[in-house]
Amino acid sequence: MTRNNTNTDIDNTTEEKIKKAARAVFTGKGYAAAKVRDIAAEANINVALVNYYFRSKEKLFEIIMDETIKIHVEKIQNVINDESSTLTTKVEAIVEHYTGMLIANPELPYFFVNEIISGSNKLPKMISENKLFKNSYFLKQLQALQKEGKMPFHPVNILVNLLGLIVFPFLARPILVKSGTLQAEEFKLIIAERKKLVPMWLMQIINQ
Amino acid sequence: MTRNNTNTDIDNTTEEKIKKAARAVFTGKGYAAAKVRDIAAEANINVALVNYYFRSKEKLFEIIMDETIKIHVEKIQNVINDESSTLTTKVEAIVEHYTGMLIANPELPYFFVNEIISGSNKLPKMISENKLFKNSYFLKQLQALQKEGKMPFHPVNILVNLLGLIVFPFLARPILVKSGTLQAEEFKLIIAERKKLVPMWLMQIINQ
DNA sequence: ATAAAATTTAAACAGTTGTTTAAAACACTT
DNA sequence: AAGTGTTTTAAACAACTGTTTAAATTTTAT
Repeated sequence: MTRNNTNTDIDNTTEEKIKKAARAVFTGKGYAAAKVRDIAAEANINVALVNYYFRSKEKLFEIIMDETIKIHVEKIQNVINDESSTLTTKVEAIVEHYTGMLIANPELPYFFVNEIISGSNKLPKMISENKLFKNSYFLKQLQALQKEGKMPFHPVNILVNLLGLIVFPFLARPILVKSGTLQAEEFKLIIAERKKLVPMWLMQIINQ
Repeated sequence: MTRNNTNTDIDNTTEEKIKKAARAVFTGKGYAAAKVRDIAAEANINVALVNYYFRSKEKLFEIIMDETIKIHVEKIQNVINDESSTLTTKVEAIVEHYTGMLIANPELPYFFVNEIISGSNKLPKMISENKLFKNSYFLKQLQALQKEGKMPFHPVNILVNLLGLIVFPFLARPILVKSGTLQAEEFKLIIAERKKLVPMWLMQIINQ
């Protein structure tokens, strides 16, 4: 069905062009507002090819979704289950990786929010299947802190705070910039600063 | 055009029924996925009435948007410009108010995210017109702290952290619950706890 | 009670949407 | 060069979408 292509050379196949375009259009406007003809135009291909290669708009979205989730779930899995690194190191690694990723793809949070709105359960499923947080060494380290009495609250708060401090600025960015609260260049600087600040703040929160 | 109705009695007019339904459907699935017929069904009225009362889907959305933004901008304006309250009191008031508001309307963050995605500039415009943050007494208090050397970073970080810590759990809720990381009842408890925790954490961050 | 105005309705409209079709263009083998 | 399977294309399809229309119904004023 699809052309044979080695992974080494640049994926310039129609299939890959469609996926790339779909990623851009889906993350840019969300599933419902993203039209198949928008994706085709973005990819410079005929509309029918989207269905030829991916059967339906929904299937295409699912594939994009699956791949995006998989990349980020696998990455965080490696970090939070490293038994040789301290809590501080883990937090720093998570902040570093996800901030970098968000700088490269600032619209990604909207993509995930949209997936939540649309009620698709891929992301929760992948998290629960892998017992991502529940079985993590990261959680064990937090629970140890809890026993020492240094953290008088549910460990999930740390997860939520960490991700919130990383992700939220990117969600708020258009508002901050358009409202004149921050200039585009200022925003970049602040995000760069936050790479060091967020881990510091988080360790303060757990009295470390 | 519209029926005369005093503000005192319950707004049971067709106009108000449509607005209520529209609020639910727009926040539930976002602008593009929300169909005029969905709104009409939710309101138990004929489709044509939506256009009869609001001229178009877009105008209806704008009205809902304007009202929603106005309510929350005005509320926060009162809190952050109170010259008689301390920073701690302000933070506590903001957390208390917005957490309460989010408990009552947990889908509201999706509504705002959607407005950002759709590229409408109403929210930024209202913020910049009112110079909400820039002219606030809250900012002056933060800048005073900065001069004392207690806060070695841009004050906007505090705004972002505060809102992020309040809002992000609600954005992540479906994932947390569906993935089995948290049960629905646990989530409620944690949110309640966070009403006290978030102000505490935030004051820790600014070394107060 | 009657006329005028406002509201509601079912139906239709024109444009859009995801998808399918059938033919054309292309690549590859023999 | 002919035959094969694959890829691309333009066109069409049917369902859906926001909106309009014209008639029916209800409300209001006289």
